[in-house]
Amino acid sequence: MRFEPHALDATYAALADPTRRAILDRLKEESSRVTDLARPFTMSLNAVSKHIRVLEAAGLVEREIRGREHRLSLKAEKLRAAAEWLEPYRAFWEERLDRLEELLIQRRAEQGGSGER
Amino acid sequence: MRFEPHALDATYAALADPTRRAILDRLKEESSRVTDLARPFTMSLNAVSKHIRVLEAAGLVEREIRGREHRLSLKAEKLRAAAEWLEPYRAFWEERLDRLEELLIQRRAEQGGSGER
DNA sequence: CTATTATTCAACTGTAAGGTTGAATATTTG
DNA sequence: CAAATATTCAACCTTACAGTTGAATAATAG
Repeated sequence: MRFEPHALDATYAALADPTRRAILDRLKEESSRVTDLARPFTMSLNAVSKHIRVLEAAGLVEREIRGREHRLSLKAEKLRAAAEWLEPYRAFWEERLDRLEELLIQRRAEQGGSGER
Repeated sequence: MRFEPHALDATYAALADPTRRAILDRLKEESSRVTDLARPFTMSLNAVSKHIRVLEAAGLVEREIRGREHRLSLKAEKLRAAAEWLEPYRAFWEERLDRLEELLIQRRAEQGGSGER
């Protein structure tokens, strides 16, 4: 029995690289050509082209070829799935914040009601 | 100038593996020992131990050593950061859903008239 | 003390990831 | 058509990753 690789694998793996996150950040503002996406980076155009292919394979971007230019645009569904996977953990980190708040209230009480900062 | 690797790199990389996600899912329910975490998997205990170390290095779990047992528990702050990074994209995928709804409404309307296109 | 249990360490393997350079393929421009 | 532009393909390198097996360490139980 072999497992089909879960889509989340590819999504999170794609997000694990800062270059690719930066590309997504940019595509969130406007769809762009490969060259324009590559411009901010010090690495070669080829390297960026590879990053884009990773994003494409993960289904996070869409490519529209117009003559010699490839216009990339964001495709956010997979990001939604990634965010939804994290959702059940929210209670967990919010619980922590609640405890932190409790602690702060307790400290304020301990200060004995004189000045605050 | 060298860049410090962003914490999100480690977080998303850790989440990119189904075994590690399953471990987190379990730790979300209850903190557990290494052996118990390993039980559901077909891979060796050693392999699971390595996965746990990856999660630990990413700051997603915490280890408390009690005698020979290591008790692992979830540490969700980094997950919050991961979820927050995704947040600005929410508008994007919700916009898509809105468009989909528009399309559905439009189709329903068309069903009354004759064929288009 | 010895045996068992819980866990890691170390060494090795295969494969994929991120980067490079150089050439190839299309398309647009002069 | 020739030159410039946009992009990928191919080969290569280095490093990291997921997994294995076998031994080491440490704590508990009999």
